[in-house]
Amino acid sequence: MDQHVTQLKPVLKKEKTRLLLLDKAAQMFSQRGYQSTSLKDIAAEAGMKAGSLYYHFASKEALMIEVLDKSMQLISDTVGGEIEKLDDDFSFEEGLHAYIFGHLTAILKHSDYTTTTIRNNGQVPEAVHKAVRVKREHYEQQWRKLMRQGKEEGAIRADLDETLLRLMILGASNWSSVWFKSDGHSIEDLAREYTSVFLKGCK
Amino acid sequence: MDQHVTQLKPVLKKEKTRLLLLDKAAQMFSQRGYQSTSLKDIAAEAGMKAGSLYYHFASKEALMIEVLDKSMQLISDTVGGEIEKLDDDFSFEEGLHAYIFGHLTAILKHSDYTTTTIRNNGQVPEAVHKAVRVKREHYEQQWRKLMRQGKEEGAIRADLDETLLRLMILGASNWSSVWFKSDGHSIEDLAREYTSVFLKGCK
DNA sequence: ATTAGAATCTAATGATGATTAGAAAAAAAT
DNA sequence: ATTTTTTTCTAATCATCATTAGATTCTAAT
Repeated sequence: MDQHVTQLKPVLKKEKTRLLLLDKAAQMFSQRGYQSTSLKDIAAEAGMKAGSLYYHFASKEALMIEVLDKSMQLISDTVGGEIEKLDDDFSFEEGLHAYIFGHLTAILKHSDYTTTTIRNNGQVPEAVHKAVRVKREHYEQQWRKLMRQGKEEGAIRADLDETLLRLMILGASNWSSVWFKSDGHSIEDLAREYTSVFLKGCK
Repeated sequence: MDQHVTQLKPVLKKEKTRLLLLDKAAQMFSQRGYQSTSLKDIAAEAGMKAGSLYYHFASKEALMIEVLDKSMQLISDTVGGEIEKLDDDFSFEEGLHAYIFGHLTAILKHSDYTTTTIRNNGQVPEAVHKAVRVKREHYEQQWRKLMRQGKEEGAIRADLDETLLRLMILGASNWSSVWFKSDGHSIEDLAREYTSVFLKGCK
């Protein structure tokens, strides 16, 4: 009823541990996978005991769902942010670069979260999949739109399957989370090279 | 000492169950991941009890090692087979198509094995990784050679990082195991499109 | 200081799972 | 038919783990 002023600080504190737990969970899920990660491990990383997790999350499954959900949100937001920087009437070339740069940025900057998404595709309870599907499909839809634009502009040749092209680009991008080391290429470099290869090939 | 004639049949029978177990293990590892798959599950699929597995394999880890080893062998052999079909002095273009076609064929035809490799990157005991590294590195070396050829022929432009290109191609190819349905594109189609995009871009 | 609520801990429960030793059954050899 | 060898099963061990209930500590407001 009257939780206006009173709850300001406590809520903040609670939210902080939630976030910490979420981060640690993402980190461990991405490194070892869903099943190999125990709640004890996650709790320990956050400086607490396994049982205490249940004050913040209803179950291991619920924890995973939040990690995956946040992961999709991060990717979606990052790409969205790049698109907004463009003119309203951006070309396919510009759009493609923005999408690739945004996707790579999200994948590589928040790799704990995003790698969790990529790695744990099959090893997660059905309920988890279901819970994340909407966001995933929405993001896919954005990419489809970009491909349609490319086709209409003639930037993608007519006989090239745009679904295939999209999956190639996403595959190449996602794979970067497997090998990327922050001491090598910059994300900007990566995005530029990827975009140019997909636009013009390796020649 | 004298096991010439006598062991012919028994060895064959034993080998058969070993292979069956290996297949079932690959299937389940690829679908649910290493940790989520119990020996009980694998044994049940092969019509036996968990304990009996130990007559054929020393441990769950050993089983996984064999699956991953076979997976790398399959990919390596399939690509090797495609290369042998070419003239000795094949061009980069021809080589690239053969590599991509071979890789995709292996990935998609033996997806139980190969998906296991791709999916379980992080979630497997260190010992397993170590055991498979040699074969993996050897295969990578083949790809590196092809890229070098491309550079020398001038088929890959000088300012394009050949490591990056290789990783893009492998990423795009590996990702196909996530979405490929045998009722859509043929593997031949896929390989042709992939090759053409990497050579000439989407335009 | 006292107290209500928030946050964490302890200790138990019930499952599941890899692994093993020895019994049993199946197949092959004598 | 009997013995050997191969293969599978049974039953137990030991470990780990998600989850829970109740006790405990911590925090912040009175």
